[in-house]
Amino acid sequence: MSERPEQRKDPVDAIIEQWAKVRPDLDTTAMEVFGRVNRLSIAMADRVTKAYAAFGISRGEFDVLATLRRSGEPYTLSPRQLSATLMLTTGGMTGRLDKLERAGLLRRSPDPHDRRGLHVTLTDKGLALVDEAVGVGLAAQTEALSALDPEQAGHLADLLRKLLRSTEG
Amino acid sequence: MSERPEQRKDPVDAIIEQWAKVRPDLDTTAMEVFGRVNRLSIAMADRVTKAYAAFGISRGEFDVLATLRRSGEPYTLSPRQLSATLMLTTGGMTGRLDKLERAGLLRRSPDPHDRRGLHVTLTDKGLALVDEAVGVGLAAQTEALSALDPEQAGHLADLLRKLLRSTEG
DNA sequence: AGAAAGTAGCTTAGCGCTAAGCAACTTTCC
DNA sequence: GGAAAGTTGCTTAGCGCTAAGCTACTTTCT
Repeated sequence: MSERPEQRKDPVDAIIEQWAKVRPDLDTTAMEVFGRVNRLSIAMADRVTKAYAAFGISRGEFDVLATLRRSGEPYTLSPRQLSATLMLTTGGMTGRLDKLERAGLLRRSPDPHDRRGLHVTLTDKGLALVDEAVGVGLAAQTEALSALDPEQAGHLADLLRKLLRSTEG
Repeated sequence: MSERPEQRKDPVDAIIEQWAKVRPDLDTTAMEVFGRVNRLSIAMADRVTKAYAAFGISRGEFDVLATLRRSGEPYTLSPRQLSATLMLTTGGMTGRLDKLERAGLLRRSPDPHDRRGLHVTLTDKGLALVDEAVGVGLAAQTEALSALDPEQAGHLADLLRKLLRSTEG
């Protein structure tokens, strides 16, 4: 058994103890991991949302701009590519694009080769905004991660990768 | 430096590499953790949702039943207590209670001491359902966690607890 | 080559959540 | 002791996402 120093309890521990009282037969080990993964995901979503709100955009809208930015010059993708990358239905994408286009952060133009198709391109304003926002969002996450020292953080990332690869694959 | 065996890449690694190409100045370390936390949370929500769907309830509805179950006899709480525990607005709770009451899984009754108040109580049918569903949901999570050996899982749980305590606190 | 079936692409209707609103009790201050 | 301010408790309106629907292109079969 590796050393596992006693830590103070967290809300997940409390839930697990309650289950132990009323259903001592249950094996709640998996909750130790996935209960915390869920709560962390929610808590961080909240923080990052606030970071982007300073730029007048939502988390989902940031994701659209970031995907275009990451794709490199000329910062152009189709709505199809965007919704596939963000694991979103095309309907959800339409709404986001509407709002971002109204804000002048991106531009829709017809695809010259496919009369059905569309091009979505970052405007200069959109490029400038996403380049600044990505730094602020990362800073919020980096600050939260500083609760762990670099070695622990690296170890955590590796364990999560292993779990994720088996879960998504 | 502790040993960190090379692992095959995952989608988060791909995103990080893309950022490195177009914005090499960014420190994306925190994404290694929180990107995966997010994706794991989504992937598992999906699986667990499917597990509960077999019982005709959603994840959120299960949470209501489970909270009542965990509270022990007589399986009664107020809507207020439920929404506080589940970090939900009372509005969201109203809808869930409506549906669960229609399905005969719980019952609303007036609080005898407070004419504003309400009691929410698990029915026999609700108790039986949640007792079965909790096992199935846990099994889905346990199966996913089996990608790690018990020592790794314990270590992961500890790291997550530490991170969560600093994030939520 | 022409037509019919299939596929890809995008905008419009239902659902679930948060935010405002309304009712009942409690407390505090004079 | 009474009234006003505050608190607690719950149902009704806006927002964002997924699921159905419609249009345009493509492919395949005769």
